[in-house]
Amino acid sequence: MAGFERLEAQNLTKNFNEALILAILARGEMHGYQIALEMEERSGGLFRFNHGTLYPILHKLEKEKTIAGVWRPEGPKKKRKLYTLTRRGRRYLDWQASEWRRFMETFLSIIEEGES
Amino acid sequence: MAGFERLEAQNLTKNFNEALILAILARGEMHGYQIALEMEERSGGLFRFNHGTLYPILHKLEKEKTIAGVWRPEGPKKKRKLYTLTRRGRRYLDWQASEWRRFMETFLSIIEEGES
DNA sequence: GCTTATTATATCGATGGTCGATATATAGAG
DNA sequence: CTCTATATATCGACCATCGATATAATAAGC
Repeated sequence: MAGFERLEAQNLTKNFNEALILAILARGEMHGYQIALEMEERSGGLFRFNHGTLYPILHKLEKEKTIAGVWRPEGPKKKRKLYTLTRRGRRYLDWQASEWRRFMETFLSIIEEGES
Repeated sequence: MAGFERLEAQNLTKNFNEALILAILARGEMHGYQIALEMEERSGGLFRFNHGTLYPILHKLEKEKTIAGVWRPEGPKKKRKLYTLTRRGRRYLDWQASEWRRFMETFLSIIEEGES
């Protein structure tokens, strides 16, 4: 699909993290900290993000316009950055879903052939 | 399960590569170059190993006794190193299969919730 | 009112594993 | 006798994640 780097063994984790973040954001606008909480809850604690991992990814996704971030004031001094999926982000997410399905089908078929 | 490091986002690629190698070896003894060819064939070209990736992994798996390697002479001067799964390797492979299934089930359920 | 925990974003150095290149050598094809 | 395929091995560059650290506002507990 146009514009997206293919899913390869070498970038599994990167694509995995990005796809999860986009899927969480697909529900509606959300700030970083909230994404991390949602992720932990929805995966039953299986997937967790260090914020040292999460924030750089958000910045990168924003930079390449896969998501859009807007600062919103929250109280007199506090502010939060709310992210939403762009149209590109939506396409990227759908593409990721199909890539992962194909990838895992092939992977599991090889693994299960070897299983005892 | 005892002795095996859990499957986490941070070590996806590593576990992915190891699981594939073990699954290929589950068919019977094989040398490194042969593993790479089998992999490409069985995945329809989707999974490929650089030998700069493959050999270090084989050495590591051998060192931790997940696989066992034996040098066998092949002609007057040539020799090849043939690997087989150990009992530990067998257990590791079965464990990997169940970990990956659980992991991907959760992952895809989150992704598909976001899909349009 | 004071202290602590929680919410919230951000950056940075260390770590670790893959990639691609390079090296070396034998066997087989033409 | 040259070229290609087979076969193993190592090394530096690269890159993304991890865990720690920093900063600050707000809510809760007492």
